[in-house]
Amino acid sequence: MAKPNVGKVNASEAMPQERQQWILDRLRSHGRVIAAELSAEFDVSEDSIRRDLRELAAQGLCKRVYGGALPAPAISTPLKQRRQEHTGRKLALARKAVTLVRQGQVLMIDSGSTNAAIASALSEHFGLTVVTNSPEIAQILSEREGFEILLIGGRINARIGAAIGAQAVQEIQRVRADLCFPGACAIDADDGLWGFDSEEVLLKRAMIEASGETVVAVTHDKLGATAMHRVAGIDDVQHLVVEHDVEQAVRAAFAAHNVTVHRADAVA
Amino acid sequence: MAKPNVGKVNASEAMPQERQQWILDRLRSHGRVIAAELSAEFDVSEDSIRRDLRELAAQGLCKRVYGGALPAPAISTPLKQRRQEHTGRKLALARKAVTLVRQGQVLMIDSGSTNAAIASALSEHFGLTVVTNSPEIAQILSEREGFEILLIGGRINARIGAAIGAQAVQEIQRVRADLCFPGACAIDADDGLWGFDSEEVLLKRAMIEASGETVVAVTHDKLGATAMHRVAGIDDVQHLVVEHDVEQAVRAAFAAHNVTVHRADAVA
DNA sequence: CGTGATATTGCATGTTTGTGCTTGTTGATT
DNA sequence: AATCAACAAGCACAAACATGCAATATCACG
Repeated sequence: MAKPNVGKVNASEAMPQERQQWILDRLRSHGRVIAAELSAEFDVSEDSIRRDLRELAAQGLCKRVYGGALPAPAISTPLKQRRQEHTGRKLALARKAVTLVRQGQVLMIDSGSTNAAIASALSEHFGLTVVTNSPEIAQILSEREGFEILLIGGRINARIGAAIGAQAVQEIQRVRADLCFPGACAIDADDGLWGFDSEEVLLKRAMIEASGETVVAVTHDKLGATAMHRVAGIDDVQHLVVEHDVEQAVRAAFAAHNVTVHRADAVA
Repeated sequence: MAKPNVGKVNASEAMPQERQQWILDRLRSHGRVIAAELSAEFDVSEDSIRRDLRELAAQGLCKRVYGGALPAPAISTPLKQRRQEHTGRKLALARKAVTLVRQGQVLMIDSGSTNAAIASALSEHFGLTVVTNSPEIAQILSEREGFEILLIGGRINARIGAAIGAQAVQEIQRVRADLCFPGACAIDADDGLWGFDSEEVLLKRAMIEASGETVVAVTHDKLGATAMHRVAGIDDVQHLVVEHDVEQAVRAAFAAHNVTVHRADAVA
């Protein structure tokens, strides 16, 4: 039987609780679930899916809508919640970015709000290892389960809110990662990746060099711009994740440099 | 239980204890177990498997579901609970603790909710340097101005939510601090300071050894108790900060060991 | 060597849980 | 208003389950 669901454990024979966990996970990474899709994915009737959604909704873990469900509406802890609450566009960007992640990979995640959104959207069931210099990202992931976290230490730069500098670079050079998510201050199809701070740039470069592939996820304001310090050439970037409304010409320019361009979904 | 004939561990002829260990391993590696599969694998009836799962679940080592079992859900809200407790008694404790801090000092702050409260209560105007293994504390301080932060990296322990282990210990040994705030699981006037986790204890010890003076701030439930692993003797503790309603006899016991005892103010 | 206590297992028993199906009902869309 | 998809509630069936019981094995101790 041809299995359409790639990269996932045999979802077709999962127990109800496990199924519900998967649904919650999909809710986190995709922002919504559709009953019919889940039904096909798990190979159970839509009734069972609806029962699952009903239970989850009863526990306040999701919000049922006609056709499926949405993530539970966040209500409490204004201060802390605001930090994890990312705007629609950034959230869509993150959700597209996490589709590049495969099971069991080691991820190198730089600091920055976009990357914090990506970390929040990561699936718990992939057995991921995350190497990060950002206390914020480390904290986000350590409050969830299923992540192996390696925190990069060193002097915390006040503006960036993460460890940069010699010690952090050294620690990064001691590890290997599959995928790298360097925060980008600016990226240009011809001139590559740029940063504002000289030490920050050294760290990003170390991250990229310690990783197999590099994924750059940026909001539109960083496209086609440059900054003061160069991080890497465009050849070092394999994937670019952009917002849905980025012009075709811009996407083509990156594609011409062998960068796979991924467009996020339009925001609701 | 001494079992004479334990030559080769064959799945088909395993004692219940062995079998349960096997099940736990599979749970860890596969993320789930199915009763029918285990039954076939060990060549016992599903009833026996169910009995095993029942016992394991009773010990909190797994979560039974219809058809098999899933890994035990780690206690999901230790951090969120503790974060809310920043009000009231813990806040008063923290306010008293920070009165021991002098301008320009280097502080070594361990992870833990009490220490997070202490970090929150630190003055911005003292030109302090804070060394911490806690992403949470690093983040609290990096969102404010006037702090020099040195983040201790390493593998993040999920239960503690901070870096412990060899790498963290090594990094700590490379710095010197004036004041150390080790998180305490238990403290006793005669037996000293105690922790729950062996690796955690090594880190606390390294912190204390790297610091001039040690301040232990504890809520009343940790006084006069001991835990599994010893961190340090009471001689290594110079200051103890306790809540306002701790009995005179307890305070005197610590004072007799040359520990300066500080009482927090009564909560409003 | 025998015997009773304990432990473990498989089986038979009713019970519970999950599932798909059917029947109406509600909701969204034209 | 009309139409169809999604939904809730109830039903029936099968699989998984708890419980009690008997058979067997193991071990301690007389």
